[in-house]
Amino acid sequence: MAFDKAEISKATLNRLPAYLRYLYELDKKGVQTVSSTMIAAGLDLNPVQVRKDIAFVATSPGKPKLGYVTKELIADLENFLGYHNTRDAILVGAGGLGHAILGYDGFAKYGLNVTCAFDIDPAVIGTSINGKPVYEMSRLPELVKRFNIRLGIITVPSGSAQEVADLMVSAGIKAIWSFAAKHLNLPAGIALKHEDLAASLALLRMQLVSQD
Amino acid sequence: MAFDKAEISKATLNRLPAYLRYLYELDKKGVQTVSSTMIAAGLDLNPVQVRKDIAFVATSPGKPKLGYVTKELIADLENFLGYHNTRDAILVGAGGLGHAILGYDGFAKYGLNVTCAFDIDPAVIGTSINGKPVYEMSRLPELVKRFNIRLGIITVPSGSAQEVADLMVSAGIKAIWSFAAKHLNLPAGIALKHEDLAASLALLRMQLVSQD
DNA sequence: CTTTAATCGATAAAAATATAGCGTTTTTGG
DNA sequence: CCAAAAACGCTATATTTTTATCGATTAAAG
Repeated sequence: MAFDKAEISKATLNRLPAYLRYLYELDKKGVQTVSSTMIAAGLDLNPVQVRKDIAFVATSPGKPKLGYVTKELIADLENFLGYHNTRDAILVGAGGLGHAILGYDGFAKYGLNVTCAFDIDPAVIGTSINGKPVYEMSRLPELVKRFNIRLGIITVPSGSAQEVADLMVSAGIKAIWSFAAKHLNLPAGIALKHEDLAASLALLRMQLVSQD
Repeated sequence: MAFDKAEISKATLNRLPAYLRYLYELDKKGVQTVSSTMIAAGLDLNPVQVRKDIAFVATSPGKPKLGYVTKELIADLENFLGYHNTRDAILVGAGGLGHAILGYDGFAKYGLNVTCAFDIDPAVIGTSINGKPVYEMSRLPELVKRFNIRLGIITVPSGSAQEVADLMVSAGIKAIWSFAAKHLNLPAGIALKHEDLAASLALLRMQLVSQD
């Protein structure tokens, strides 16, 4: 049993966190109600688009001339995005990026709790990063099962990414967030989000070049 | 004077780096020619889409029954994405993530050279991270101008992101790659790529939840 | 040398996404 | 109390992006 009154669009889902962040700002300033027009102006978007997006998550309708009640809309968004029911996750690859993620406590706000990490480097195995223990790879299946963890973060070099992903899946992980520059081949039913920094860079450079 | 025979799509541009990575793998294995069908199968995409994307960048057409010459296609892609003409960049915010980026030499492959970093923390100012000096913020305008740098990376907390962006723009930066969880308000003509990890997470969680 | 199977390239259809127009509701201000 | 302005929500239209179709081409096999 789920929500979907009609199926939410991927593009919409990508914008919701931005709305939420903007609403936090307004709320902090004491703004009581907020209109789609205001949000659109603040985030350089089309007001109609904002309204349509909000229609998916809002429990009470907006009022003409006023807009939505800021705190209510915040609650609806947080609710919809699941920021309240925390999910545990594990991370594999305690290198530079992995280290940074483990050290960042901000994900807790988004309902993500990285419980521990795994690596093959003896130098880091057994240590703790920001209070999160680093185990050796072989213990991954055991711990994932014991704590019923469904989300895995991959921050290993691209050469080992597929191998790590396979291990995660066989251990019972259902969603993978990968920062490795490598396409992962996963069985159906496993959710994947690939953070492709090379692609981001390409996009930026393209815009830059076209200015010359 | 530019390329655009018809204007390249953003979605296409996002896929090109993935093609390139896949081609590297094939080339390493000694595969001489590669078909769009093969690429599509390897990356879980539609063959027609791959062919259309390739049509934008390939200098010589593919041959029926064979496909494209692997090395040629690699060269075309690298060329198109500008991996050869390196661009210098600066980074602001030498915290966890900033540290990770400075420590990662892989961006050189993509034609990105992070020359130095800036921060407000006296503890890191004056130090070097992976051979890249960390200066105090006040020196940013001077150095950006002196070395004619056009790309800036933001890895500061969201509270200071706008301020940093403004400083960058006034110094002459033309493209910003931001990892801060904050919408940036920039003048027209400044390219921006926002890495929204919260949005990524939201997408993943959504898929995860819908499995329950 | 002919047949065969596979691919390309171009065009057309479909799906997803964004924008626009119109009527309705509600506050604001005379 | 009433008119004007602002903003919502709905429906419809444009735009972008993806997928499908079809004939032409060509390397490889017999």
